[in-house]
Amino acid sequence: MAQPETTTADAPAAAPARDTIRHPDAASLDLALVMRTVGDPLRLQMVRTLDAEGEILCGALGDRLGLPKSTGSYHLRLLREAGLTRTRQDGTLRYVSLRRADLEDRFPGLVEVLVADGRD
Amino acid sequence: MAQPETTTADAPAAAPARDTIRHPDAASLDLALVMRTVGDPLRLQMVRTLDAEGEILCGALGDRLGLPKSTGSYHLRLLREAGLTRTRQDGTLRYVSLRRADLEDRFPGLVEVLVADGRD
DNA sequence: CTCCTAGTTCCAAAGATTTGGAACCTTGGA
DNA sequence: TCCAAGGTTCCAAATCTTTGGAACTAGGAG
Repeated sequence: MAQPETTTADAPAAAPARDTIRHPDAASLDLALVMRTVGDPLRLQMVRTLDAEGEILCGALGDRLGLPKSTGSYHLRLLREAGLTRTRQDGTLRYVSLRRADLEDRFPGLVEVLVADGRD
Repeated sequence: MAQPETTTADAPAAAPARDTIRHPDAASLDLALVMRTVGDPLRLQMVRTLDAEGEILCGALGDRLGLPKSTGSYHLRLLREAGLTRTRQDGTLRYVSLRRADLEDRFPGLVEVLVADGRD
């Protein structure tokens, strides 16, 4: 009963990918988890900012909400682990963006619901 | 700037409505709260059952999921308070149903998202 | 090599949710 | 009147989440 060696969503088989940022793949996204994750006003705001601005520097998102670094990093991790965002590393920087296409594919209409409200 | 005397969601002005079941009105529904509320697998399942079956006896919903009475009642209360369901009293019985029209009005597309997944 | 910056992880305290038994309330019948 | 059924509320234990300071890591510049 050790680690399985499937490529389910975790644990790549051959190439352990040293310090690659982990993202669940689109097919394995869980609706309840996604809902729970955006069901926090802070994170919902993050999603909306990402929708409005596109890819943005990780730190900028936390700064804009006045969060300490570690708190921003924590929420961004939850968003990433739920599959809502993608984080890309570029040198010493990290950029986040909404996984719009994957979300649309898996839960059609969801992003529009998240982002439409408040646009009145 | 006190409470306006509209039917905001709480504290009716004149008639305190003795033991009426309280429901937030459609306009005051909060997306983050709605999301947080359905972001629990049990409650998501309840919403889906309500979608599929229409109005149903409160107890039946909990029974079907094997929950003790108090636990079922608790989750049903959260769903009601978030504005997802309506509870109607009929004699000694209570029936729950999805607030489909209100939800569609306030968050168009949301119910479809909740209910579509799993239908594959 | 060393420093700076952007970010993460660690950790413990604080807070919020969830669970289920027990007591309680209400209505409709017998 | 008294009882049973359907539900709610109370409450405390268990669990999960959130917060933020501090320590740490990796790259790039000088």
